[in-house]
Amino acid sequence: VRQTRWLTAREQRAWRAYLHMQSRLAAELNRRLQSSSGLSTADYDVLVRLSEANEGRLRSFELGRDLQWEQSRLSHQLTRMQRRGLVTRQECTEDRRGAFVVLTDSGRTAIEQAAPAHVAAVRTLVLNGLTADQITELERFSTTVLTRLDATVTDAGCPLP
Amino acid sequence: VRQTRWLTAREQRAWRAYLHMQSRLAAELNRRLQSSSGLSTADYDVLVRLSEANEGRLRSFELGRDLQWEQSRLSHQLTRMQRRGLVTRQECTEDRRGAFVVLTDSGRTAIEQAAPAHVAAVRTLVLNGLTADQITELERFSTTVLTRLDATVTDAGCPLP
DNA sequence: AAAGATTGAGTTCTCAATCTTC
DNA sequence: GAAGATTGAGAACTCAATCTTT
Repeated sequence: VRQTRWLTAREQRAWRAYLHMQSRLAAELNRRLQSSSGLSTADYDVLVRLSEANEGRLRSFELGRDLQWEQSRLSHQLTRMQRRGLVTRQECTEDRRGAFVVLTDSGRTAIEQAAPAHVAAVRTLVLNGLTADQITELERFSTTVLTRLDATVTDAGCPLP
Repeated sequence: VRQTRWLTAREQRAWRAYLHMQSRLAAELNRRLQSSSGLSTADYDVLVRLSEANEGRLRSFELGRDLQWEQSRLSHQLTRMQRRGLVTRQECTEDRRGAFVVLTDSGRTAIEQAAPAHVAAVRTLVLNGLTADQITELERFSTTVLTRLDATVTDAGCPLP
């Protein structure tokens, strides 16, 4: 057990600013989406993937992989969305363990109506405040962290530099 | 109503990478904290503020302001933490509407035991992957977005550039 | 009436257990 | 046994309503 290396003042400022920003941004985007369209961020994310998929349908596990959600979270979410008529489930004949999730007409309408305001919010709150370089930097930063997540999650025994 | 300006390919890549990273990072940090110390991120955040406060106590509204949480979220959280013995509530004699939240010995022990592993995780997953410049950039980016959140939340009628 | 705080109901997320088909 | 998926219980968050003190 070695001595903890605490965060420096600069590291701490950056990390706390990030945490703070992240929670407020997520809450605000969710709040706006909810009040302008009745959808949550989770609903929106599911609908986006489905609307981009061929014939508006996807296997459950594909959706889960794309969103990187836990199986049970996805299953509960889909049950609720199905109850509201946004998606339906379809049996998969090739692999009878599995199921398709299908966008309904009502689901497609919902995402089409919600998207413009949501994109505008993302621009207003984030993108319009950044230079092109900063947008590139945001992608790089995110990718770096994702790589580290993959590395440490799949192989917990190999400490990264 | 004007035409929606959709995200460009670069903007979309950056934004989706951010969303993806953000949700996975938060989930992973929470998972590690939970399994190594039995604390959630929310517990940890509350305990950090209290442990930094004078005499380990803070008025509820101060804690809420610092964390930028909704009142009811804080109240429910404190009720649960009190039930587990991490904090207690104390009446405030100067302003009898209010209450103090006080760190218990057990709460202080919990945060002291949890902190080293949590800091290590933040380093491993994030900070160690960034250059000093990128850390500065992360702070700047976060501050920019926070400013925009404040601007649009308090004054919804004034569109930012 | 406003500020500080709590409560209850409804929704969502996580964890572990389960079920079916491969 | 593993993969795909669901279920139920418990914890956490949000919204609106409420209560007390200023």
